Amino acid sequence: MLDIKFVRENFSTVELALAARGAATDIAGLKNKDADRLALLQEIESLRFERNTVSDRIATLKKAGEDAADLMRDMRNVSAAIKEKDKTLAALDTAIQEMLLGLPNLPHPSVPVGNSAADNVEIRKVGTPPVSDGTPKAHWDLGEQLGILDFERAAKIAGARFPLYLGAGARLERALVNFMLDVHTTRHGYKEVLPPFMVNRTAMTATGQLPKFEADLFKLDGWDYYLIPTAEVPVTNIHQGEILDEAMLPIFYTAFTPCFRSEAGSYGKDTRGLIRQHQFNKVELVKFVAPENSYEELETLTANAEYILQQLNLAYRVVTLCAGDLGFSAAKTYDIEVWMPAQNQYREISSCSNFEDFQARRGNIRFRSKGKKGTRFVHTLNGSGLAVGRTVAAIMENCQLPDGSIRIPDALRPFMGGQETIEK
RNA sequence: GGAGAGAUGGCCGAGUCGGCUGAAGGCGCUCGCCUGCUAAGCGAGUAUGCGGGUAACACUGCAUCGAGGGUUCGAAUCCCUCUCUCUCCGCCA
Repeated sequence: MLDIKFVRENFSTVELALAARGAATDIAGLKNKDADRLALLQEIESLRFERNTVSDRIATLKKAGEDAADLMRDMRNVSAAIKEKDKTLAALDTAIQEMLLGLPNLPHPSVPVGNSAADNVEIRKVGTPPVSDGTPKAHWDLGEQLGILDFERAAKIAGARFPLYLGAGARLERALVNFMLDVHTTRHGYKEVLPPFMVNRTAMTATGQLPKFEADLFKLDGWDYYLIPTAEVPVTNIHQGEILDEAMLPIFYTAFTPCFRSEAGSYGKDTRGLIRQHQFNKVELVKFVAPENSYEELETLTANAEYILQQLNLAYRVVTLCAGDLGFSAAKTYDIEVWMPAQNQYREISSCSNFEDFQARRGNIRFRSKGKKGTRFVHTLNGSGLAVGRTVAAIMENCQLPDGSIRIPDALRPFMGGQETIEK
């Protein structure tokens, strides 16, 4: 959420920044409502002042045994007026709040201009894609042949876009989860957390999924529970409504969770394989930091995610999302894209973002510095470290051998009981 | 699922018959004093949000005692609804 005060004082800056994202917004309408609200608020406050003052006098008079009937009658009218105006104020408040909740974050100045993924800027390429003599097989074909993925039976159990891992496939997924969590906790200094997989509306609103993107979420019928689309939601909300001590910052969390996405509107895209599922596993990295450091922290968070790919020996590149491709809540995002041989292209496997104070304001996550008055909003960041299903897919395609078996990356073998290949 | 109890500031904990209670008292914390170590003692300060005001302070208005609504000139205190927590019973991985 944007700071209404900032919008008020930097109207044209905000308008331009939002336009850069291609967001259609009624900033002028917001500005008018805000002005109306402030005027009305001041009116109401002076009425309240009068009532408070006179009520005190009534108390004094009554104690002295004097008559206060006139004052009481006057105040009855004042109270009625306050009540009436309060209704208008509440309506304005709601309208303004709704408008603010619907506005996306402002892109950081370093974010490239552009309208779509085509305008994203590649900033580095790491590793070399494997050279194969034949045509590399897609992971879904490999998975089927090896008997470690079974999308047909998954569809029978649930429906399209659900995975069913079997045998070494299931173990590979689990090994990756353990590997990633171990690296992030022991090498990168994150604290492991295991949060709820369902969250309420307030939590979803804090991180920005709601109110705008309800259609992307699975909701439990009859409950105020949504299945999480990413661990970002429960983990960022750990400190919702809290005032942290600056000495506690930065806070790094890593969490493994399944993620649930409706993928509404993505019909026909990635219909085969593990790339786009209603349910997938992900190890997430989340940071709460002081505003001064958040962009440095974005770099290290991204590096932390990249490290996993380096250890697995998978070729990847990092791109900076352009303003038009930025997610709703993000001020700046790096996507890490892994090389997928069968598709002959890089595919997103991690998205690392700095939200600045956008989520913190929605979730009311603040911190206090010693010696300084007042509080400030923290900056929140998160990134996948990594999407596990997509990592399995990448390993299968990049580490396939001519006979259709898969060579398990060295770093993963300790987590697979020493197993070196997955064969039929 | 059934029965009961509770929700106050960073924490603990008072709030009587509604009226200087933004909130006693204690702890913690900060600053100062004192004390030749540590400890103790003394004094002052110590919530958040939104406005006004200031060069910046100062100062000042309104709101907030789980949330929302009601009664009243006036509500932490009375009434209603909801949420959450705890205890007991039942059930259960």
